[in-house]
Amino acid sequence: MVSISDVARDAGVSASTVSYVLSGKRSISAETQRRVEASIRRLGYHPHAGARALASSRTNVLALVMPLRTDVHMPAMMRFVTSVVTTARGHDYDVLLLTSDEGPAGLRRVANSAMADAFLVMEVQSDDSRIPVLRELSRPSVLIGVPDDPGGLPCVDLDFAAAAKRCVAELADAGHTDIGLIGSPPVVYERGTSFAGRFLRGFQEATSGLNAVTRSCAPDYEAVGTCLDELFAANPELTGLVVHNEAALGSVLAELRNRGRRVPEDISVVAVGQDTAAHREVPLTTVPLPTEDMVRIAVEMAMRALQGSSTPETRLLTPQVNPGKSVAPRR
Amino acid sequence: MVSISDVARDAGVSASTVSYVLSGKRSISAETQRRVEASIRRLGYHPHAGARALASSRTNVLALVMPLRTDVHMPAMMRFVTSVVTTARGHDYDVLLLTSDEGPAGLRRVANSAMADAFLVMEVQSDDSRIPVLRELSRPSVLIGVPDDPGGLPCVDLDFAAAAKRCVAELADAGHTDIGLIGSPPVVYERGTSFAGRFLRGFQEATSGLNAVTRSCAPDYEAVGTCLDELFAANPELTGLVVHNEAALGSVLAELRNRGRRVPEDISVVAVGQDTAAHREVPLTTVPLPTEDMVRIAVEMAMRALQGSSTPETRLLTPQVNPGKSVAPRR
DNA sequence: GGCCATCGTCGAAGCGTTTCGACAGTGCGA
DNA sequence: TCGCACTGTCGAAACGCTTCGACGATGGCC
Repeated sequence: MVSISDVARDAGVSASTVSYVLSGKRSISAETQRRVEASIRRLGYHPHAGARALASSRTNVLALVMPLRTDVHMPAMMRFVTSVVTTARGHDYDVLLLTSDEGPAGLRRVANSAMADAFLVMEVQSDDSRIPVLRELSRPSVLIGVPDDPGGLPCVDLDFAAAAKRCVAELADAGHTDIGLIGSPPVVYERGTSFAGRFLRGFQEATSGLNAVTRSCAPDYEAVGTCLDELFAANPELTGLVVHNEAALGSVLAELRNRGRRVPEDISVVAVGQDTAAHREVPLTTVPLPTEDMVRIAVEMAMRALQGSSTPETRLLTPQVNPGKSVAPRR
Repeated sequence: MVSISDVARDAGVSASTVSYVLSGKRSISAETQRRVEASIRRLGYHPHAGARALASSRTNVLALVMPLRTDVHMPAMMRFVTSVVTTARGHDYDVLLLTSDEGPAGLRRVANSAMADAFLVMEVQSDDSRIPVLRELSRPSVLIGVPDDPGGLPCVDLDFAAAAKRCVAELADAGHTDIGLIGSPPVVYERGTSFAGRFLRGFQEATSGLNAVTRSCAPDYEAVGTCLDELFAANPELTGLVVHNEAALGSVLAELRNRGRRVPEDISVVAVGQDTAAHREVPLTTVPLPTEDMVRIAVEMAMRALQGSSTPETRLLTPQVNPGKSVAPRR
């Protein structure tokens, strides 16, 4: 293994000089800088992460905490994970992946053994048991999702209430007055995943002058069928549908077709989340989850917290509409 | 931060004794052991990972390398990732997540800066550009997937040729002689992802006495429809279908239904991969991808390689059939 | 009863960095 | 011309752990 002193010897300087070239924390003459950098490249030097962590108490590692439950939508999850990795790399950070099934002890272990500088927590629930643990850790953490009580921890999320309003507006603007919501699976509401509730409340507010009907819905085919039947039974005049359930979306569209309801001729649809099947017959009008933005902001928050300068804040991103062809004027 | 010398002082022993208690590399009296462990618990001591890595040149970190491409099936991917994390924890290892988009430099960086002890590589392609890099690294790596030339690197994968034969056998045993294959998307074959080719060859061998027809198929709704139409056009007598395309599976079933073909009355279906929608009308007969087993074996291979004692081998797991109700005897 | 192994513990060296204080050399203003 | 503030570099001291050799104490064996 090639060490900093190998580089120093090769470049004819001291080890500390090499260190300063690398960190830029002291001024270095252009000539020395050039020589050192040449040596580094020639020898293929990479600083020993452990030694660096020991001396500087910085690991340049971000710990990413995955959800407690596995009933979340995997593709959405995966988008977050990869996005975190690439974003972190942009800040010269690597990512350590933790699952929540080691519990509080796992967080404490990683924090106290100095394996990571900060924590990013995904799929935060309304009353998330990880929050008290995170707060007592000696390292900063950022929540992706908003709990009932952030307790001084910074949060990022889509403004789901506003997202619901955007969805409804999209339909209302096209003249629809009878609007249904296919929401998250019952289990998601039960465990109190905050975004589901926030979306629902936003939907209810936005539809106050309209004829709205809402249903929670499991992602499986059968449940989707029942759910649609119930919606249309509750309001046979339904011409607008908001789907806030990425996992069920495919089945919803298939079942609408099965029931002879064409999109958008018979029923207009707005979905929340990425439209994964890019080449549907009808491109969907969606309010996408701004994964990249959320992650970018979360990582930046973590970086700022690590520089000491940060007041924890809750940032709710303004939803955007991705226009498709699945909303038509009411006939 | 509480260090080993704090523990030592608290327990009235030397730091090295604490270290030996932790590692078990020298014998320790029961009494000392007890006292040290009590101190560790009381002080909440966690060894500093960096210091440990520096002194022992062991990080207890496994680097998990994610695919170059993002067109792989996300839920399957995610199963691997979470499985790797929990399995690694069982060996007292943590997981550092790398994407391949940093390229060879990323692998070298992590290896040379001693951030991880070994590499696990997912979604290995037939001619994977990462293989030469991995081979020249000073740390062991294990491939999940089998390239054309493993070049001395250990590999784990499902025996996809055998899996294809099991699928065909499942249908043939029920009397079906006209069998279709819905394979991976064209792009997967083009880039030479080895499992797709191996499955296809296995399918062709297994159907040598039968009337077989095969189609590659993109996962979107439209492509699935066309694909089905082509299959039935090629052989109107088709009564058996093998689906080796997790992403398309949902659409395939929906489109069969749309076309009035009932499963299994009109057409028997065997799928490769997890049946994610647990409560389908008809539980599917599947040959699941043994994610857990593959990961377990891969991690064990890595552990063995780290202990120095290992001859690289390619392990192909024998496929199992998960019986459902989607295969019926031919009428 | 003396000798040799073995057991349990300790002190010290070393792992590869960062960072702090020191210190020559340079250039500037007074 | 002297003094001072920089600039660029260096040496040494940490950082917290593992591991090696050493060493007193025990116990078994002849």
